[in-house]
Amino acid sequence: MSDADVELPEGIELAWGLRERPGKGPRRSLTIRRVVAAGIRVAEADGLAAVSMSRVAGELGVATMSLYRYVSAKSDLLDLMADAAYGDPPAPRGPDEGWRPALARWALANVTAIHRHPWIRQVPISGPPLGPNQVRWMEQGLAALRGTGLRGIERLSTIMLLSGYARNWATLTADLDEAAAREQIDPDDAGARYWHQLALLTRDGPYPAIRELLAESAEGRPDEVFDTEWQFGLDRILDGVEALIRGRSATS
Amino acid sequence: MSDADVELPEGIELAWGLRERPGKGPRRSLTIRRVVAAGIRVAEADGLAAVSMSRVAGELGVATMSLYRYVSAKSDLLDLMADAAYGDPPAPRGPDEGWRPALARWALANVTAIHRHPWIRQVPISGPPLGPNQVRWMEQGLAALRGTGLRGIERLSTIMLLSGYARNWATLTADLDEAAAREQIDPDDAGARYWHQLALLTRDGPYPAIRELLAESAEGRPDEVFDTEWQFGLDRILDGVEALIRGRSATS
DNA sequence: ATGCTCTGCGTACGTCATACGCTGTTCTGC
DNA sequence: GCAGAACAGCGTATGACGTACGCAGAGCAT
Repeated sequence: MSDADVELPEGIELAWGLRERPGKGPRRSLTIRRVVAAGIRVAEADGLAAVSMSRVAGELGVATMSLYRYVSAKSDLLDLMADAAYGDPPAPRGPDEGWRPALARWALANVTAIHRHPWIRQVPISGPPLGPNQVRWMEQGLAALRGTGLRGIERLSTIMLLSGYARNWATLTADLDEAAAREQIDPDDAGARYWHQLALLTRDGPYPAIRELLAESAEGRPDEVFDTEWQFGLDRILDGVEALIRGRSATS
Repeated sequence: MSDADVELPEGIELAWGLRERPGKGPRRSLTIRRVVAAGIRVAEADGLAAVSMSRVAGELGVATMSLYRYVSAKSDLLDLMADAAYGDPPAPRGPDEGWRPALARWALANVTAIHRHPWIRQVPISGPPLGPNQVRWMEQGLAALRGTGLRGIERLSTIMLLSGYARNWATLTADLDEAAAREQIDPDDAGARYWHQLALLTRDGPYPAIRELLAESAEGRPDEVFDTEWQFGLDRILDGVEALIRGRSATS
């Protein structure tokens, strides 16, 4: 398969600026970047549901249909918005930094990016990462694992595992926070309310393991659960990776 | 906070059958279960995008607005559909089964459930798990970790970590398969095409780690990547959990 | 019988994505 | 300079969608 056979999705070519403007017709009054920025502005202000083509067009002072000269469909716009909102990846692994703290920083940066633009989690993922910023994030993640003895595929799987975990965790906490804000209760109580709801549903019935869990966590402060949970999952993953790396260097 | 203060979302009460029918008016011609089953039938046949209120109503031979006597909004219906589609959790941990194979079975069952109903991944998650089947799955997952010395919160975090990983992986593979089917190419080539696309985009530019990865995986068979990736991530997580459990039992 | 409550549902409204085609602008080739 | 092609902006129109509202009739309590 030669390079010429490889076709890139239209949205991806747009994002990378690989579309040539033939310079034939009238000058364009907008740029893709401005359209995407307007979409992000709307999402930031009123949520992803408010991002309609007409609303974005209004933000730019153009007619709705004009946007379709820059984007082939709304889903394209959403993909471009999500990629742009991720922004710059975290700083690359420093010369004296181990792979583990570097990966921890990278994973936390994933969470921060989603929390900074909570609407990102509602953008349906359209496939494997190909956007410019997603690729840059991937590069930094892979670079953190250089020199560990891991095979290429294993390095990739590791950062996919971490970014997936970060996305899940960021989504869960953002959902809880939004539900709390919507019902005007303290964000710290949102987790506690979940425990109460779960306890109510499992009071009768075949749920011994859940009841055991609830009884146990009732002794402690359940509100601190979601603070330490991130670190717990992260440590488990990194411990597993570390075990593999150590096993590799021992046998080689 | 007493139990009376705890309010359940309407959709959750519906799913658990906690709504009392006062028996005053005319007999109902439908049940929530039948409405949900009709929605699932539509999703199974033509995808989640085809699930409109009018389409589901047509499937049942009733008018569109009749559905709103059983469901307060479309999002409620989607939540109920997703919960129902998960179905029964896997068999509980057997008496001679270790926590690790039991958890591996549980995680794989998550993947299978999503692959069996691929539209599940497009249903927006509306909060922490409270649906009847989700709670039953949680129960089985927690039960697999009994007697490991892990704290309650840690058991919960572990199964959240695993279910999140399973969902991510199932989503990624299902996306690739659907893209392949849409463009009439062999599913095995879908992964290979991604590598080519990535190589094309990173040929020039500051992507040394990605190029290193591509060069390395070009030697092997890149199509086997996605087969082994699931096992890799799963093993990393379980290794990390095992390290914690071993450390616990050593110090106690 | 009478009145109340709940069911099914017809109608209507506002919103949305986007297909189509027209008008006017700009560049290319002569 | 000029003809013609290619392209930009966008007005109009279409069909689908979620769902608010209110009405007619069914079944129960009195």
